[in-house]
Amino acid sequence: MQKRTLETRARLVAVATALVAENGYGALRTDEVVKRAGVAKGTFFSHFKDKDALMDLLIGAGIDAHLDQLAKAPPPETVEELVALQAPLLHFMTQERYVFDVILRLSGAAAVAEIGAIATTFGRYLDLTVPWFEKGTFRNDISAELQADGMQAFVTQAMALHFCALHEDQSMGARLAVYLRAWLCPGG
Amino acid sequence: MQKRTLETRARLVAVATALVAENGYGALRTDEVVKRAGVAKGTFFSHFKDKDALMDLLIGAGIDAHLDQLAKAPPPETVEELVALQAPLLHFMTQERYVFDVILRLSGAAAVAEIGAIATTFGRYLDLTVPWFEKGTFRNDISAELQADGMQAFVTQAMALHFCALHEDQSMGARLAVYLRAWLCPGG
DNA sequence: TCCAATAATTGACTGCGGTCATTTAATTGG
DNA sequence: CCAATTAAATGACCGCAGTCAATTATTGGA
Repeated sequence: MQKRTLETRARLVAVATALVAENGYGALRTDEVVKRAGVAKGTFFSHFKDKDALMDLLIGAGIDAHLDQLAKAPPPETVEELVALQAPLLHFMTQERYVFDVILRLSGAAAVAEIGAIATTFGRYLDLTVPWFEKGTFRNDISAELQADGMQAFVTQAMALHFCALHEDQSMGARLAVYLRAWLCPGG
Repeated sequence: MQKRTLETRARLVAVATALVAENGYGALRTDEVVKRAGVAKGTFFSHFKDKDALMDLLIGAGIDAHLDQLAKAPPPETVEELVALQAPLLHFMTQERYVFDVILRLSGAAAVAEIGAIATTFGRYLDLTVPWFEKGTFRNDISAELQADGMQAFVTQAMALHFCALHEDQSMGARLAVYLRAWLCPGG
């Protein structure tokens, strides 16, 4: 791989980042990226398989930054702390309908060979939250892995309902709290 | 509304249904629909807001047919029955990656005014499954609505992981069974 | 230093969803 | 039965992602 390659790629990413900062993710156009970066259309697609691959990189980086914060914090002891701790991450992932759609689309790796940034963050989310459940603060009848896995399902559900007009009465955090209480503190 | 309108619309839907039967949902092209239906491109879009609106109709009808089956069956008494009963529906929704993506995208109504067929089926799914939990066969510490809502979250999670290469070891049904046991039979 | 061989870049082109001013057909009232 | 009005249909056109044969730059060996 040539030095030139890295430079071009870095310029594309830098330009894309700037454009996203200006107009948001959904408004990004590959034409505008290549124009500002001073390269041809084809160059973009020799660096990224498709537009989704660039989005995967940008959004994945955003999620990762939020996971860094989660990693720093002490393990939450209550459902309320669990919800509060994850609020910034949920807000980031639902900032735009387009962003949430991309995340859903790319969160599962289609093939082992093509695990992207977002799919990686979903793995990291589990690695990071499993220890929260290993101390036995919540349930003891099921594994910490399953508790974390289920939390992920409810986080996704809460975010999905956030975009649903029929469920606008409740906030995302309040909805998640209800789910997690039922999931992590059954009978209590 | 004129009779002609209904005829044209019916022809578009019939052609689209036939094309889907031939090549699947993801391969459907609006150009081919209008060509076979013998109408102009613009006619398609005066009948459907966009391609998603047609897909909403076609896929929504498919889901509805499966819900009809669920409605006929007696309320399941065990997690195994719960999983077995829903297996055909899950299989339908995951028959193609494209179909699952469309369902996720359209399952939440963006506005109360634009509740489509798929969003309606998601409401119907809840209406239909809530009674399963009202007899107290499963949990009694949380409402039947919440039990049904949670089941929906886990069904979605199980389907999403179905497309994830990292989780191919387990079948969708097996995965769902694990989730539902933990969700509906805590401590048992 | 020069010459293949390889890697990177180019931009005209394609596919496909979606738009809109214009034309054509149906409907209604006199 | 014939305007006048409203509804439906038309197709050339646009935006934007993605392709690929041709071109240009880089590199490693003789």
